[in-house]
Order: sequence, then structure tokens, then C-alpha cells
Amino acid sequence: MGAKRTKARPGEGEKLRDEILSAADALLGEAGTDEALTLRAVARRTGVSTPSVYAHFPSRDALLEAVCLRVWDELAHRMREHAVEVADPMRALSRCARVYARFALDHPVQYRVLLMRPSGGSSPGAVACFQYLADATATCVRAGILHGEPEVLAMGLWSAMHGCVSLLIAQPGFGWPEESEALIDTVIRMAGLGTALACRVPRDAIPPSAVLAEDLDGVTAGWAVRAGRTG
Amino acid sequence: MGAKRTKARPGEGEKLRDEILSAADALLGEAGTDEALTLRAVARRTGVSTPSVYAHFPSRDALLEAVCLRVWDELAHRMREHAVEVADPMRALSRCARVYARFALDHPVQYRVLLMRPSGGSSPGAVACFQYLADATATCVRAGILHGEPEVLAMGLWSAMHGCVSLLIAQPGFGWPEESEALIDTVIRMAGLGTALACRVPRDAIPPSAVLAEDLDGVTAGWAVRAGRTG
DNA sequence: ATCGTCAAGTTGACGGTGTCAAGTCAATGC
DNA sequence: GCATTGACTTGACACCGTCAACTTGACGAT
Repeated sequence: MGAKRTKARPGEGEKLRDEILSAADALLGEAGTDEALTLRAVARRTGVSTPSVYAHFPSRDALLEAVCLRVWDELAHRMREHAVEVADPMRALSRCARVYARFALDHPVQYRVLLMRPSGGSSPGAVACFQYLADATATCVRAGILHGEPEVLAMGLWSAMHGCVSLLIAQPGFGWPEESEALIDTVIRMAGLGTALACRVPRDAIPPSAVLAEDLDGVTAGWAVRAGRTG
Repeated sequence: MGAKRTKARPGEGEKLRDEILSAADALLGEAGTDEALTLRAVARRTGVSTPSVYAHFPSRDALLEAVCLRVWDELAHRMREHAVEVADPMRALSRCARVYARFALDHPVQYRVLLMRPSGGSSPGAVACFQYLADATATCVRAGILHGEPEVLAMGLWSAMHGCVSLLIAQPGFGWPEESEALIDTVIRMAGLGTALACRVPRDAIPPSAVLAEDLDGVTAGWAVRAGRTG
């Protein structure tokens, strides 16, 4: 809309900031790429001249980051919503990871901008993403289920989850399983069980295959029964 | 260098293509960002006019992809070099994953361009990366150490490894362990062991924490001895 | 030896981009 | 009523990818 705007009164400059963010958000949503977020496009859509954006954001990148961070509130909300009433810490962690993946795939553009781009320092989006997983991991450690430094374990889990969703986002043409949920499930199970194991066996690499296969067969025979009963 | 070029003779047009690729490679290396790869900069450095690049590459993106794919030969070479003479399939897989991570961190710009960007189809770089891990995984399956669909297991492993290195690349300011090798080790152990376990326990989620902790304690007590002896 | 041909490169331009310096203009405080 | 000030605009700069049209120069054939 190129409709005329009545100039805001002194003190109401903040209102334009929100309008700019909304216009930017709409652009991202419609185009599905951050390349569509042009200062000129944003300005045109807000009904304002291009350099006016600079009154509220120091650069295009700052605007891009700000508009992408907006949806992070939703991540916080989903995390809170799904974390309650899950007594078992390991199941809570798995739930947390699933919410994480779902959030990333629901907001691929924003996730890509904040987590898959060279960011000078550490992006606030990344810190938030990690924190939720780290909290759930720490709970497992406190409960005696996982052993080791919670932060390191959480980084491992985060890596697995991020790798999964970022590949799904960046390489949609790869021959993934028809349902991306299947891959996410696999990664969650793998990362969860792997973390549980990796923090118990000694640090010097993966045990030899013979040992691995033999011991695992014993363990999983038991699990096959129990998990079937209680799941 | 703006030095004059003697125009190539007919049939020697391919030579310019290589010079362009080299110039582009140097630009990426010096700047550490693909944003420095400007058609004008490439042309200037090659001693040629800007549109001449279009005789060999249909677009800037095509040139960028081509120059990044160049280092993939090195990945192939490293894989072949390190894969030989590792008899234990599980150790070979772990070795393969380590080489993968090392390669990615040694070529962050190229890795980012080919794997961390929205690519219409599936990028050849991604396919290659996956293939090496998939081969090593398939060997483990054939050896009876891992069970399940090799492709799915490999995707899980790939996710974990890619997540690890892509976060290290894109979020260098995050509070990672001082030595990135430590994180890589953790992820490899975690992903490897997790894959070994996840393809054995039934599909319906992670076992309840009580079961998990109890069984794992039994397993890992044995491993602590054996792995210490044979590692 | 000269000419036509044709590949190889160049010139110049177009529309688009982020960004900045200077100017405009209405509402406010005195 | 006037100066001030914040909000916004105008106009420009340098750069970008890309394309159409033009020039150049080496070659084979005559």
C-alpha cells in the first residue's frame, strides 16, 4: 500500500517500529526467503520512505534479526506448554526435543536466519534454543539418569536436533523419509539413548564392535519387554 | 592484477574457466565469507571484464557452487586415506565421522555455502557428504553390529555430525568447549552408541527413566572394563 | 595475401540494493 | 507567535547481478 501516512506525533515514533516489524514479517512469510526482506519493500509496505527504517533499525541485518526473533516467543510458549506434567525426566527431554524440531520446521526462514548464518557473536536465538534443551538435560542429570557435565551433554543433544532440522530446511530435495517426523523420531531416540550411554562408558572412543554387539544384545532383550509394557 | 590479458585462441576458452575458479577460490579464502565473491571482484582479479564470467558460469550462484565443490575432492581423498586398514567397522565409522567434521571445519565457507543454504534440489555436496557416512554405516549393518535400515541410521548419524559442525561454524561466539575436538568427540560417541542402541530397542520412544538408568548401569559396568582393555 | 567467419571478450546500460547527508515539515514548549 | 525538535523525505552514492550490442583477433579457405 502506498497510502499516505499522517506523520506520527513526537513520542509516537515507536509505533512505526512495530508497523515495520509487521511488514517485514509479512514479507518473510509470503516469500519464504529472507532475500525478499528489502528495505525498500518494507518501507513501501509500511507506507513510509526507505531511509525511515533507519530511525528504528541500524541496518537491514538488524531488522532481519529483530523480525526473526519475534517468533521465538512462540518457542518459549510451546516449551512451557508441553513441559508441564511430564514426570519422567527422560520423556520430558524427548518431548522438549520434539517441540524444538517442530518449532524449527514451522519457522524455517526465521530459524535459518538466526541459526544457520555466520553471526558475529552468539545469536540470542541460539542461546534460547540451547537453554531449553540444557534445562531438560540438567533435570535428567540431577535425577541420576544421565551422568557427566550437563552442558556438554546438552550440546551433544542440541547438535543432533539442530543437524536434523537444519538439513531438512536447507536440503529439502534430499531423499528424506516421506514423513519428516520419522527422521526426527530416529534422531531423538538415537541422541537420547546415545547420551545416556556415552556419559557412562569410558571416554576413549566407541568400544570395539564385538563387545558392542554382544553387550547390546543382552541389554536390548530386556528392554524389548519392558518398554513394550510401559510405553 | 589489472594486467592486460592476451585473448585466448579459439578452443582455449576453458583456460579462463580455471582462472576464474582460482580467483574465486582466493577471494573466498581471503575474505572468509561468500559475500566477497562478487562477479566484479572475480573478473578484476582474473584480468577480464565482468560479463566474461557469464561465458563459463550462468550465474553468480553457479560460480559459487562450482568453486565450493572444488574442495570436495579433498573430502573424498581424506576419506579414502583414513578408511583403509581399520578392520573394526564401528571404529571405521567413528573415524569416518571424525574426518567429516574435520573437513567441514577446515572449509567453513564452502561447507556453509553447499550445506547450510536453501538449495532448490539436493546439492551434490550434500549427497557426497551423506554417502561416505552411509557407506560406513552400511558396513556396520552388514557386519551385524547395527540393525535396521542403513539409510535411516546414516541419516541420523549425518544429522548429528552436521549439527555439530554447522553450529560451530555459524555460532562461533557460543560458549563452546575451548577445544572443538571435545564436542566432536562427544557427538561421535553419542551418535555412534545411540545408533547402536536405537536400532535395537522398540520403536515407541525412549524407555522410562527408571528402566533406562537401571539397565544402563548394568551394561556400562561391563564396558568400563572391556573398553579399557581393548581401546 | 586477403577475406569472411566465428569464438572470445568488451562496452555500456538497466534495474535493483544498502546506506548516508541534507532538507522539509508539522507539532510542541515557551 | 516563534524557535525548537523529533519524524520523516528527498536525492544521491557506490555497488551489485545481469543482459544486449558491439569489438577484436585468430583461423581456414580461397
